[in-house]
Amino acid sequence: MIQIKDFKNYEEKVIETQGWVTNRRSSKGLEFLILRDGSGFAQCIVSKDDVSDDVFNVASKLTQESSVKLKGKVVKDEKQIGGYELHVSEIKLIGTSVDYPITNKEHGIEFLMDNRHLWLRSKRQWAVLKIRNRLIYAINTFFQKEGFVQTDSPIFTPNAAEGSTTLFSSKFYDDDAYLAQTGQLYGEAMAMAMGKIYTFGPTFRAEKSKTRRHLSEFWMIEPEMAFYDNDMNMDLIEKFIKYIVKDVLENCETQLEMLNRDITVFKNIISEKFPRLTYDEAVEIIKGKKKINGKISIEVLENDLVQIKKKIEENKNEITEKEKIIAGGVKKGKRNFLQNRIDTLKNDIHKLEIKASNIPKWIESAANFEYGNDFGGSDETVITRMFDVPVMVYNWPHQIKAFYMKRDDENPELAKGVDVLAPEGYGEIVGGGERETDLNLLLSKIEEHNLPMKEFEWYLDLRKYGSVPHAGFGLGLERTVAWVCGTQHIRETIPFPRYYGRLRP
RNA sequence: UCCUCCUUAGCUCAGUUGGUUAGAGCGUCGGACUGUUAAUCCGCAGGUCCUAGGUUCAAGUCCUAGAGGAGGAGCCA
Repeated sequence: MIQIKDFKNYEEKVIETQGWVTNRRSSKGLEFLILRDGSGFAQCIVSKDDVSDDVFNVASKLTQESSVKLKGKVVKDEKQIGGYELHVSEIKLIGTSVDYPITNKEHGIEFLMDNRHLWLRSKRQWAVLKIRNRLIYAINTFFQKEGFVQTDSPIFTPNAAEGSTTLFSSKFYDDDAYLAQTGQLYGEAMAMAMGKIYTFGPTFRAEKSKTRRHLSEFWMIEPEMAFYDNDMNMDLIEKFIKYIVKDVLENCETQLEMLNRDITVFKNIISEKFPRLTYDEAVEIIKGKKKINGKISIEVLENDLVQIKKKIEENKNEITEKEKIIAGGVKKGKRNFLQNRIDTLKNDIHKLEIKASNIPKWIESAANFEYGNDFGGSDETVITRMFDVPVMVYNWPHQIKAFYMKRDDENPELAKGVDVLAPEGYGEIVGGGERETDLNLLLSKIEEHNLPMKEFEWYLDLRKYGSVPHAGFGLGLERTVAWVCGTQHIRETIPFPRYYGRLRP
């Protein structure tokens, strides 16, 4: 049995393959079946001249998502997505499929999410999940090559590691327990045992967030390195991100093409050095006081707004023009074509209008940004708009960072944390930093954050018995997949997303 | 938790100032066509206009409440 991805090795050979029919087109003596088998997609042609009447009848009755076993000859055809098609000689129906709900027309997001278990079969989702898989592979390969030990942290935890965010509560026999929001503290313990470690597991945040960047359940990679300071940490982050992006570019060309991802944006990421901004510098950029490549952030946004408004006008004009043509009376095929174009334009206008209405708010919030605050989504967008590679922001006011973040020796108001902001508004993909080693400072921080001291006794032991400088970070897998794939929403990047309002399927 | 918008056929959506029998495309089903790429063309079927209440001679359309959804803010990876 040959998989579609291996067709290239069987040119002009007769082979057997099996899969699902995602679409069927027909003309008088020809049936075009699009077969998928998880390894790829391929067009299979059944010609009346080549097969018995029985086989042709089976082919002409095949419905979307019926499963079949096919025998046929592999033929090269440049027009096809995989470069090859199958000239079928025999068909065996394995399983029928009646009234498959997801058609080849556009669907709304709610309907698709309700049918997520079937939506996963479609091309776009296949491409995204393949890239997710490759990213996971690249992440593991990178850390293994760098000599890291993979050691996982527990999911049931007795306390909040970072205090502020909301946790999912649970029961652990008779004890109250929470689902982990990070494995960070356990990671530190494991780094003291193994040197350099990384965890890779699910994390849970009960934030009632309804944005394209949030999930309630997501996967995080958290490396932790003994004897690392924050500069070494940032070097590692940059090397790491470059490695995984390069790996996906080299191995997922077909998938990126299917997603219409503009891969030129990734070329810089591999070659260019990521800008490293202190929090102070980032604030100056947000407030429009610091020029980047001779440009002021607020002016760039104002210019964006002008461009967007211009684009909206252009789209509106095109719609009016096309509607006139339709009203004038045209053939059905032409009308459908024009109508589709109008629908696309209307959709674009809708998205552009949302953006246009957001930009003035961003400008206002950027201009009024108060030093000492954490960045909001809009502030991140303002910063990343100025660069075409991920941006690192470090040396944050210590008040807005977690209790375990190390204070800067030269300026105790600052904590040695680092956030990495992805380009194109995909937000913070990495958060990390150097960890506090001063036991007394940790004790006062834990009190300050109103955290239960009893639950942190084991953690404080790490500072009592051979404490060393150490650092680490966390990478959000889904945000990274979303950025690499260029998906509109993070919920497409995980097979069965869990977010506020979505528990099934 | 707050703000804005949405809910009409299996799906995606039109539906004018409140006015006759509720509209299209896609999908399904039937038919035509021997190279289609969301194929195309012809035809049939398909409706609790989200729910409850109200205003009115008359409500898909207006008002009130509720439910569900989308986007954004906050919070964060």
